[in-house]
Amino acid sequence: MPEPLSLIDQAERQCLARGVRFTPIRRRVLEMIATSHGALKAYDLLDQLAKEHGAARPPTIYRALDFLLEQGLIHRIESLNAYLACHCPEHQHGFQLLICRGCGRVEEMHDDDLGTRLVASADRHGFSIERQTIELEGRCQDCTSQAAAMAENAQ
Amino acid sequence: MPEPLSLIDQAERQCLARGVRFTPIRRRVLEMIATSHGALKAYDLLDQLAKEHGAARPPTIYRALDFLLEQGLIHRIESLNAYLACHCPEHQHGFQLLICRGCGRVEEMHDDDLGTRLVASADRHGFSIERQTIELEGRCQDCTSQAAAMAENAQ
DNA sequence: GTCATTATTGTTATGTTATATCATATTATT
DNA sequence: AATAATATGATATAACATAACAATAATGAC
Repeated sequence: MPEPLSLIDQAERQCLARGVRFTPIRRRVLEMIATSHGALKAYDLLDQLAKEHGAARPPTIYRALDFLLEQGLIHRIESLNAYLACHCPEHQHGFQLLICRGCGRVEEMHDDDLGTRLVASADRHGFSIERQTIELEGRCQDCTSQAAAMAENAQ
Repeated sequence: MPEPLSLIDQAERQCLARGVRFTPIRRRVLEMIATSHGALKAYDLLDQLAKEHGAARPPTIYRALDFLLEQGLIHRIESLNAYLACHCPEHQHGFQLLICRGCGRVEEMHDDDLGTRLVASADRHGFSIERQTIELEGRCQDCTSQAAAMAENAQ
């Protein structure tokens, strides 16, 4: 699994370039989120971190999360109260999250045209968009095929 | 303000048609949400309801909210932990919420084509959407013009 | 290098949002 | 009226998040 490592390296370089500090706590929290398959909740992160770092308390985690969110290194999933690593933090525009109800995995989608249309559509209502939250719950390919196979066997 | 009344009547008819009970608590909670300008939070509703109905506790409100959500009479705003009346509960497809950072008002938008595109886009990722949460934060027309006027005066 | 400044982390407490569980009451069905 | 199903009352607690102030560590000015 080499990707999480490069994600951390990328985060480090980005923080250096911006003159912000990628401290051990911030790094460790990002690592935890990046190596998780699905999204992680704040208190799950806290439990994990507390094993390595006894002083960890809720503010410890929420400060790290706030930092990572500000730097665009993670996203918050509003409908789950959970956090997800961003695999393309240089990408500045909107994104869409695909949340699987079967396996709990969350994928980041980038349909740029969609964002553009959304802006145009809102504009017709006299509304100017500053932030988009688009969360799509459903079934990923694996979970859809699995459900289909189970239905077949049940016959 | 005749609209909230008709909204309640509509809700009542809909519940009757579906054989579900539009009880006094459920009705009152929907009224509160419908007559509010912006979105309301669960504990604000609880405070209001408790003034009229001393027995109201958190489960009282959350049960009413769950019922109203199931019936499609209200929407939950994930990014605000708040609730909003739906002015077209018969409308079954997806919707988009326009959340103004200036005045706090929330408007429901229906760009059906957008929902269709989203489904197609997700499909290309092998993902089938069952629920869309689309929340757009920004400025409504009034708040945009107001900000522009203030900038003008400041010169 | 020292000092002052700023940013980060530690610590305690508390605020906010939401649910579990079991008892009671109301409504619908027979 | 008895029964079953639904809704509400009541208590407790779980889950999510922040306020406030103290202590420590990193940075920049000198």
